[in-house]
Amino acid sequence: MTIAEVCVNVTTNSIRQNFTYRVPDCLKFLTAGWRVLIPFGRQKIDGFVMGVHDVDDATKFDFALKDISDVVDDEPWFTPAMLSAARWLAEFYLCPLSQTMRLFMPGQRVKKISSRFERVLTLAADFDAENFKARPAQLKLLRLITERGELPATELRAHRILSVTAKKLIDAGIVKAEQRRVLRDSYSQVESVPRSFDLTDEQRAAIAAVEKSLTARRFRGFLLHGVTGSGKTQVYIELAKTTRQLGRCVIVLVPEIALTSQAVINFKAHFADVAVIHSRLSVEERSDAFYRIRNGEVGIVIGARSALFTPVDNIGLIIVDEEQDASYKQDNTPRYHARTVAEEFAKFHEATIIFGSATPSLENFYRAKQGELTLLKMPRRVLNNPLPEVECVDMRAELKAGNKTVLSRALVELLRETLAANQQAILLLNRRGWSTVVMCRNCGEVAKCPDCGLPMTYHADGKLLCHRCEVEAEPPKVCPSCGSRHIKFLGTGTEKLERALKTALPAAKIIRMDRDSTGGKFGHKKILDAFAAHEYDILFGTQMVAKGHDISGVTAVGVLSADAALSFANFRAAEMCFELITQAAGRAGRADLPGKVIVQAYNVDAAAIRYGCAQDYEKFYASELPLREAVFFPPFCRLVKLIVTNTDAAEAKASAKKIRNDFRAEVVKKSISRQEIFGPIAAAIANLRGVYRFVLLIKSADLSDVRKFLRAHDLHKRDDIWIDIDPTTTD
DNA sequence: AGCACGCCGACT
DNA sequence: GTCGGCGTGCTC
Repeated sequence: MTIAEVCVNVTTNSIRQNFTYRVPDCLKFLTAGWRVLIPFGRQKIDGFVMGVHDVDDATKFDFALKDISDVVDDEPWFTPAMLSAARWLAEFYLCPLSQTMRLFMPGQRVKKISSRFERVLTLAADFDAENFKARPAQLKLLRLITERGELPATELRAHRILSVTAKKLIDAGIVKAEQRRVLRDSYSQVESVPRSFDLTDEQRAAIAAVEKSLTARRFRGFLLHGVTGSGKTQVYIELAKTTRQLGRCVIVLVPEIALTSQAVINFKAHFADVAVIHSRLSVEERSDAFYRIRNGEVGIVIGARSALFTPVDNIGLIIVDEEQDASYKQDNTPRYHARTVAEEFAKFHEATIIFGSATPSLENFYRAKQGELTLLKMPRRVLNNPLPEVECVDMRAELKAGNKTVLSRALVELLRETLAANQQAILLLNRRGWSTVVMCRNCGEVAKCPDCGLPMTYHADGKLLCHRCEVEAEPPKVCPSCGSRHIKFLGTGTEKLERALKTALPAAKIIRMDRDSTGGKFGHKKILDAFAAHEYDILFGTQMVAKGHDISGVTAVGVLSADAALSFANFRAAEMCFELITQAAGRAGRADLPGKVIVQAYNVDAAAIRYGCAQDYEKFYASELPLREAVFFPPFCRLVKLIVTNTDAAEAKASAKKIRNDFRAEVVKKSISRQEIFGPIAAAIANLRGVYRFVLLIKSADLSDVRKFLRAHDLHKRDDIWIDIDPTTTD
């Protein structure tokens, strides 16, 4: 008798084991990796075959074996590499296997995805042009097909050819009609021409170093630290070429979906076999991309973090661009970090991984200093373009001088000069909306989201909006807590900045880009294209204006409240602040025009601001690292965040306390390596729709001790606890 | 995730 | 008496 171990596609923490099914004779061909339909309880659902083996007919099970009902596809869906990757992910992030298996599918559930076909007309091979007397309409069609080689039947109408005309020719055996599968791909229209470029010595050196590793076909990791405009993309492209020549495939990761378009343009100029994968594609598009990859038609997979989970085999190179970006961390289960996963996959495939950034994550820079990653430096821009001049403006001094607006005098002056020279400017402000806080002057009460309890933002349309839940509310006329009528609107968002700009520079054509103004799959692209075409003078908005584009007319950049990030209670605040300034500065003066940057801040003495303005990553790193060491935070430890939930606050807290005490008794006291646990404290979202949430934070020099503890107490099986390994926030 | 089982309150 | 609320537990 043949039996199969099946991972049932149901994701609750309480179902962790595989289920055993009998393989009926008609499905004898089953192997690990097939997707199947199975009876489960009273329902029939989908599952994944994890293993198949023969057992003695007399073998007894202490449950009644059921038969696998059917298969879903006509070949195994999961490759052996995908299976072991999913197993590793489930193990590492302590989540159910079904959850990590799902990552490798175009949709959450198994469903038949219809393929699209089109009718294509081609010439039949034996067409005799001399002897066939065609009528004018038929001639027109024949000429079209001859010119183009083939013609989709859907285009007949556009050429004013009737379908009977085509039918006559088909019946006469002169034209052949065939059904062909169409692969849906919204990036298929992207075309670009290769730009030849002379590589700098630094680029050449970086390429040579990585190529050695590529030809060795052994795992090795690199950190490419190149200033903005140093030509990291060219390095990636050259390395991808080498990898393809070696017959292996490449994965290119970008942190956000909005950045894929630019990457696709860059790579399509040099490679014909590119596939794009990210979560905003339709399930059909993703399926078709999987189909192409599985067929071996793809050599380069580009996309956001989900691009890791395709059937691409024989990976030789993984590129993680803008590796410091927090978007690489998935914020719902499975809470994986694409940076970590990419490196693990590279190890598995004996591949090379290259992390690229102008502002590397402290973790990876530290690892590079320790020799775990090979550090490659590109400290100069291509074509010897100078780095822009950065000026820091103290906003306290502005206020003292009587300037109460968001825009410093220096910035307004710079914008005037820029516009007068017919050049363009980018302004960056890290908050959406109009006012960021609505507060009672009398008692200090802040307007909060009824769902999650976070402060709500006032928008120009007169409504309060929760940026997390998108809940809308009317701003209070009297304070709900003390009844006072003194309601104050504090802080500045992008909408208020818009008004300030219109007042200061009434003639300027300005455009706002933030989550409120960009809708749809290509929303930001529209705005960026219009700005690149100089339809606007000033582009302003949230962080997304500073990412990954290259607009040559931009010579001025302003960062409005550069130190806002510093007030967040996040151990990465300084790093984020430094990153923001460097990234913004990177947008200025990339071509032959020199750039100028103004950074406005209150806390002008902070290291992140000072070194950010000096664009000196090494100095920033040297100042930040000892602080991290002193408080035992990454890169000196790894973090594990546990969120304990309950509808009863006291119970949630008590339950969390017990875990903390157990951890102290069993791990902190006994582990050889350093371990600490803090909490419970109320989570940043302390109460979500009636469920209270408390946070425990574990700092660990050795995660395996933590995992052992969590497993020993079955904490990973509990539905009231969320485990987040390597979290980005600690609350 | 579903779906049944089961144990308490309101009702023709 | 029973209908039905949703807490609890099981699914090879």
